[in-house]
Amino acid sequence: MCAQTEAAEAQEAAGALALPRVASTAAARTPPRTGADEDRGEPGAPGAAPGPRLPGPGHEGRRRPSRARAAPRGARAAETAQRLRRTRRLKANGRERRRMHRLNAALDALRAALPTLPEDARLTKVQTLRFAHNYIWALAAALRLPGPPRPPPGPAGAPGSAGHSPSPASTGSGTDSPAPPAAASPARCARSPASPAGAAPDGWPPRRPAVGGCA
DNA sequence: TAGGCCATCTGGTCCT
DNA sequence: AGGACCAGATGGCCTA
Repeated sequence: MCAQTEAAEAQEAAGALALPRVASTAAARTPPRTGADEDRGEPGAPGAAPGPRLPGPGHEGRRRPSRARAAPRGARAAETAQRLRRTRRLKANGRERRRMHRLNAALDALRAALPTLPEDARLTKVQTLRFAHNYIWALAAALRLPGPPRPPPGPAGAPGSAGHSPSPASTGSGTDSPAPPAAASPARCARSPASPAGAAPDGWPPRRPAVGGCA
């Protein structure tokens, strides 16, 4: 309503930087929007723009410069500034997109580390975060638990434990699932990942899951 | 059809 | 100045 009107209206003509739509998990089902970065209007060379021609420094002879049509320098400057803003915006859009993709990749890695009962169940973003929170809490509680049946904190025993490094550097290529954890005892909690042990209606903070029964 | 989820765009702010 | 981060807005897809 607000920002888009202005930006969309005036600036759409000057699109550039055709950013390749990155194939993300869900990007497939999101068709290319006819949004701002989709219009390829500007051919790059400002001078070659097929748009409205500015009255050049023509061969008008001695004709009196028509005051009405003469493109004021200010207009040109404004146009240039607008184009600059536009390209900056597009670049920022690309960065933002990449940033969100990285975020989603990290979220996917987190999903892979969480046990879910229907093996292929896909948690939503917020579910993933909440469940991870509960899962970590449950694992920590299990470690504190006295008694023999404590699961060994082996390399693959607990998610995130030495088995694989979080390695934030592994963003681009996305060496996906870093060896999902063997279902440790708290994995039972995965029964209802979607309903993390009593999350508040608002969802945060979730109540502490009961250690043994995890809800 | 309403509601949930998601990707993307956008402008603002902070940091380097 | 430019990049990262953030939050709001918007629109598409999917499911009950």
